[in-house]
Amino acid sequence: MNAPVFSSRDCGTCPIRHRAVCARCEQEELEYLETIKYYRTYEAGQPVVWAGDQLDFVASVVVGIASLTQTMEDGRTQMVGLLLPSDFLGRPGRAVASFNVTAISDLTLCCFRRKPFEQLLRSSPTIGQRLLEMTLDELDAAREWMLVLGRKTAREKIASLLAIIARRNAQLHLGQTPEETTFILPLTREAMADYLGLTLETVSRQISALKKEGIVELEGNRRILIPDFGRLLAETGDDADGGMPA
Amino acid sequence: MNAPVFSSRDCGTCPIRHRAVCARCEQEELEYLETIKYYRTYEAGQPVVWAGDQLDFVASVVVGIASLTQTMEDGRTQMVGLLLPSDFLGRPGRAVASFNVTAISDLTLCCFRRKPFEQLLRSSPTIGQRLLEMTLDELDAAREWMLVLGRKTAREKIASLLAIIARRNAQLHLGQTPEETTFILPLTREAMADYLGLTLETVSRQISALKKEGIVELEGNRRILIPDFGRLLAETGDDADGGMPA
DNA sequence: AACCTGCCTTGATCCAGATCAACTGGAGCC
DNA sequence: GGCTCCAGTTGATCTGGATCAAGGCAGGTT
Repeated sequence: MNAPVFSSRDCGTCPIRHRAVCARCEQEELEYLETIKYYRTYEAGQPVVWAGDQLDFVASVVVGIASLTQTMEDGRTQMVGLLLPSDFLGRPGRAVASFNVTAISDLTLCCFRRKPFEQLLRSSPTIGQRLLEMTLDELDAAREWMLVLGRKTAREKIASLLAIIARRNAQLHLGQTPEETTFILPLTREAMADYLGLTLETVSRQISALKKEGIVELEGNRRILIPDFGRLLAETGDDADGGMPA
Repeated sequence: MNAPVFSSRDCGTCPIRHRAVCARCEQEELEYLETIKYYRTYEAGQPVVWAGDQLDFVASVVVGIASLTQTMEDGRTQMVGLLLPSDFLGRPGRAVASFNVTAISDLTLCCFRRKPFEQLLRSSPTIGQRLLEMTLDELDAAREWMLVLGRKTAREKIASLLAIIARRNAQLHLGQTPEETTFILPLTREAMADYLGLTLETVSRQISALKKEGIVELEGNRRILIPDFGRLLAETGDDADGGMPA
């Protein structure tokens, strides 16, 4: 179930369409979705929307990475979510953004105008269900992250972040063995610090330490190679199998 | 909208029923819900379910308080959610619990057997929509809590927790002025520490400090009086209005 | 070339909160 | 009364990560 029943050539990995349903109804919904859909692109660093501002669409990430952040008046900021391709952005039923959304890399969104999307949601249970499932996944992920923020040491935090990114990456480019993985860190040291509740200096020091111990290797300071994924996992503090989707 | 359309006398504050919909369909759904619903009670301290175990029902809290927690092998634990009356427990679409659920006070749940509940969800968009909305609220709350865990000082954490509990309490027992509030702390110092990512000693010290400064008053060590809610809010680090539902 | 500017690293010092430890005070119980 | 639990408080000390400060290095501009 939930396999893409039709080709989704021009909507990238848009999850809204990945569902199994009566072919006729689906065709109708699909055609309707087509009429309310459009694309937006953002350059790296550009804000998508600020907390408290009107957000007149919901969207799914097609390419690129975006961050959800909160900031206190004195400038302390916490990243509360990382949106990778296929992740959903926005909140049906609320027209105002709860968090700052920023394009971390160049970003393409597949957007749906809010009103008609909500209309469709009201008439079709399948889309709502898919959305519910995705939201529940995100909630679980947020809660797992609360353990990272509240109870893990700096080293465990870094290891956890690397493990998550490596895993999400492996899902996209299948075929990498879980043993040896390589990827490009999509985040600056500062962004990592904001995600982990640390300072950028601590992030830098901990990465250096992991490098010195051979748990990670890096060329430049963005390209990461993990020679033995198990050894990295051992540093996260999680028990052997531990889930933790980003 | 979302007002209870019919009396919900014997289901407490069960949110599943609070929705507006065609009266006839609603009646049918309601009758169906009746047939799959039952109650469970737990004593304070009793586990409801452990992470990884089978959970064959979804439920909503009728009376009492429950906690969602995660634990690392070495015993570090983080509370990732607090379930108060009307909150929803369980995950349609997944039969295995992601977190430990424990009754903090004596607890009554209104349960629905999983299979038929999921069946209903598939046929009726309204229940699914209500559930989606609740899940999105929980997700927002979890993300707001990430800021507390990642970036706030011990004092700000305590103040934030007290503010949340006071607010949730005021929602239930309407009529208390926001200025002066009084309530009974439902959590031990240790539970508060687990929620806030602190040690119980630090929690105790910070509460003592707030008491010494007259920001809170306490009789015994559970009953709390907040003489000036604004002064408490000023200690949370949030900007004046700041949301933050529990 | 020389000079930014943005991102990162490394060192020295400091301090908020953890840790270890002793003690208080109320509730239940013989 | 004396006892044993808890749950909470308070004190003394330690330490992981924050803070402050000084470079390093790659890419872009003039």
